[in-house]
Amino acid sequence: MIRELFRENAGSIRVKKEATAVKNLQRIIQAVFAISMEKGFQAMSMRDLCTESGLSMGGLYGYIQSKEELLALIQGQGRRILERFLRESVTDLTDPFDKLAALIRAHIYLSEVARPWFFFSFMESRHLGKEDVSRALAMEAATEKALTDQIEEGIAEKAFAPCDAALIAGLIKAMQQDWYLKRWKFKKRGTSVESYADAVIEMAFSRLA
Amino acid sequence: MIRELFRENAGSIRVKKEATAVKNLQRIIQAVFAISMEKGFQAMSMRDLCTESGLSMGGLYGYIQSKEELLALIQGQGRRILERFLRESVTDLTDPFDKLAALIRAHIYLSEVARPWFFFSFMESRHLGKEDVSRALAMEAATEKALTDQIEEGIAEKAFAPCDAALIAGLIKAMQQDWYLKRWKFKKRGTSVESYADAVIEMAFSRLA
DNA sequence: GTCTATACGTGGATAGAC
DNA sequence: GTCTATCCACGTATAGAC
Repeated sequence: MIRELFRENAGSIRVKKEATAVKNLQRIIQAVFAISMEKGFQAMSMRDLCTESGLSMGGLYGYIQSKEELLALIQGQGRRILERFLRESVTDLTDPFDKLAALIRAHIYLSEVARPWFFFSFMESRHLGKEDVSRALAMEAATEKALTDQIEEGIAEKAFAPCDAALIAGLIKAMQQDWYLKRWKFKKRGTSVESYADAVIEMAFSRLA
Repeated sequence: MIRELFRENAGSIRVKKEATAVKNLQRIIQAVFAISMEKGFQAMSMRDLCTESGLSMGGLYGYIQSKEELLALIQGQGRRILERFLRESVTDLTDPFDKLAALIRAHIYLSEVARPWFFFSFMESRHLGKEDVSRALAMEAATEKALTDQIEEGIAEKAFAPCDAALIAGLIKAMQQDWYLKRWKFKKRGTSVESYADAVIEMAFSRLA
C-alpha cells in the first residue's frame, strides 16, 4: 500500500532506495495520523512530526516538498483505498436486502481497518487545495451513490417500499460515518464493529421493508 | 445571548461599556465562525481575525486574553445554548412517539438555527484544554441520554419494540448531526430542514414500531 | 541518505500614543 | 476604547557537512 504511494510519487521523493523510502514513508504517515488525531494537522508542526517519526528536518524533507503536499499525499492514498473498495464491492448476491447489507457492512468494516485515514480525511479534507477538495467530495458522493443505486434497484424490484432513495442513503451514510467519528464512545461501551454494522443494517431494513 | 456572554466573562474583558462590548464581541465571534468554517480555527491567525472583524490587534485583545481563551469562550456560549435547550425541551406530550419525534425535531431545528456553533464545536472541540474537552463530551452524552431515556420510556410502556436503546439513540444522533455537518450537500439538493427531520423521525419510528 | 545549523517569514501578544 | 508599532518565539524550508 505504502509501496504504491512511493511509486506514484517517486518523482517528488528525493530518496530513491525503495526499501528505505517505504519504511520511512510508513513512519511519517503513521506519525501524521497520531499527531493529527490529537491536535489536528494544522496545529502539527514539522518539528513535532520529526520527533514523532524519528527523522530529522532535513531527512523529512527528502520525502515531501511541503507540509501542504503531505496533506495531498495522504489524501491521495486514501482515495486509492476507497476507489479499490468501490470497484471490489460488487458482489454476486442477488437478493436486494442481502446486497444492501453487504454494501453497508463492507463500508463499516473498511472504515474500521483504515480508521486513521477515514478520521483524518473527514477532519482535514476541507483544508486541501480547491482541486483536491473537489476530488474528496467526489469520492464522498460516489460512496453515497452506491447506496442510492442499491436502494433504487430494490425499489424497482418491489423488494423495498418506495421512498426517496437519496435521502435514505444519506441517512445510512451518516450512521456509517459515526463508527469512525466516535470511536471513543463505542470503545467505552464495548460495542463491536459487527454489532454496530448489524444495528445500522437493521435500522435501514426496517425503513425499507 | 452575546450579552450573557459579556456578563459572564466581564472579568476578563477590558472594555466595560456594555453596548460597545456586545457589538464587538458579536463581530468577533461571527468572524471566527466565518474563518474557521473555511480554514479551521488553528489556521486562523489573529491578524486574519482582525481583518475580518474590523478590529485592530490592540482592540481585539481588549476582549480576549489569548487565542486559546477565545476558543473556550465560544465553546462556553454554545454549551449554554445546549443546556437551555435540554432544560426547555421537556414537553407536555404523552404519546411516546410524539415525545420522541419532538425531541428529534427540536435538536435538528436548534442545530439549524445555531449551525455555525454546532459545526465549529464539532470540528474544534478536540483542540480545547483537557477540562473543556470533558465538558464538551458531557454535553454530547447528555443530548444522547435524552434520546436514550425517551426510547426506554417507550419500551417500558410497550409502545416501542424492545431493543438496545443506547445503540439506537446513537444512530439517531448520528443522523441528526449530519444535518449540520453536511449542509452543502443538503443545500445543493434542496432538502429542507423540515423534510430532513421528518426523514430521521420516520427512520427511527420504523425501527422502534 | 541523513544530519545539524540556519535563514527567513509569520505567529501571538503587548506597550504606549491618541 | 482603539490604533500603530514592535517584540520575540516559533513556523516552514533549505544549505551544506558527513
